[in-house]
Amino acid sequence: MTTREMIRCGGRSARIQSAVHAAVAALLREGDRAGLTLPMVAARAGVTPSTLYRRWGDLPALLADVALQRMRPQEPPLDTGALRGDLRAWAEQYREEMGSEPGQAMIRDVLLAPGGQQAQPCAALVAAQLAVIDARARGRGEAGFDVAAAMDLLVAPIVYRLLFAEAPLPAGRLESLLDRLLGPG
Amino acid sequence: MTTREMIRCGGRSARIQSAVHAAVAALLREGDRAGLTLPMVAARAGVTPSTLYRRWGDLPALLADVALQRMRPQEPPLDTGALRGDLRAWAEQYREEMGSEPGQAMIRDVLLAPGGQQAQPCAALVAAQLAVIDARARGRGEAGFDVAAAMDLLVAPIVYRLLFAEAPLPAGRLESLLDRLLGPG
DNA sequence: GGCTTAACGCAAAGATTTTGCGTTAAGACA
DNA sequence: TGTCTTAACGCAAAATCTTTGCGTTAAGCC
Repeated sequence: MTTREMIRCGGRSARIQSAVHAAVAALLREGDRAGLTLPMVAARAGVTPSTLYRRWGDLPALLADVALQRMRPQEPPLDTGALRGDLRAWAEQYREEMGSEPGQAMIRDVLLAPGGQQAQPCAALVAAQLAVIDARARGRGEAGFDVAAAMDLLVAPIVYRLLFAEAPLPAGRLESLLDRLLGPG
Repeated sequence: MTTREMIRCGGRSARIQSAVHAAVAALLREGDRAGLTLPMVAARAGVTPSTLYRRWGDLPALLADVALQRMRPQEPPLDTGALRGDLRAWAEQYREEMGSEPGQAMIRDVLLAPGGQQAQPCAALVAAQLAVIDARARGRGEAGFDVAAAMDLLVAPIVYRLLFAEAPLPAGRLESLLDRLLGPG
């Protein structure tokens, strides 16, 4: 009788997954994104290419998986004592991280996944961080804010500029976006 | 002596370019983006694959080129008689066009170009349309608006949602973004 | 320990991408 | 119009990547 939950997630599979992730990270550090191929990753990880093709299907899909892992925040947003400061600090850090060379590559890799299906979880990570900031503000007795509005007014301009413009969002404009979201002051 | 301007842009080259563009458009209409390959395009266009590899370098680069062509607006923005109406009409149409299945594919293709180097011209097309609306408003004696601010407050949320969220920007939120850009009223 | 089977390795087959070389024709100039 | 130069193309071989079938390993469950 077939037992349920027949997806294997430990032992050899887990070992291979972390080896592959490490191999991708190492190869990306050494530059030459353009010439990166799936057989290269396989060789570096000590695995057959066919294994990677079967598990991830594609090089873009693999890169998107790795990128999403690396985008997962390690720490909760910095606590500056007040909502506006928290949001400003978070936005500046996010812009800086994503504006860096590896950061831009991560965003692009996430979007490149077949069907773009890693993009939604990527936005969810951001929204979760904003929700933490909002909850903390309300815990202080502050007014809080609408996370969806913040996605439109803060995150969207930052990311759009990274993807489509030559220069990242200037600090001054970030401040005026904060005004529009929270009201001046 | 080598003469300057040795880039050929007419005759056979132009003929091949339009044949290839037409072939890509036809194959995209017939679905199966995922299985689309460069040799397929070459066969449809009646050209050798090596020609395409030499001219475009890549399938993503070719798709990005085609997508950018198709994003070029055919008509100036609709004239509703007032700035706010012009902006609302343009934004709704843009959201609709880019939210459609082929529209989403076009945006993704533009971003997928090696180095993402087609994204900047893509944003420039949008900015040009907004500049037309602004100039027309000023010609009427209206106040006009800052195109860069409109990119941050209108275009960025629309595109960000298309790329990262499950649902496009709701009409109600678009109206509130217009409020934030032009002031309520 | 034994059973089931998901996941892997290997290698052959198939498809794509690259590359060298001869040929065609676009653009410049007389 | 004719000639010259050379960018761009076609062809085909070579290199590389991707898929697929099949035997083997080991994870998860009793």
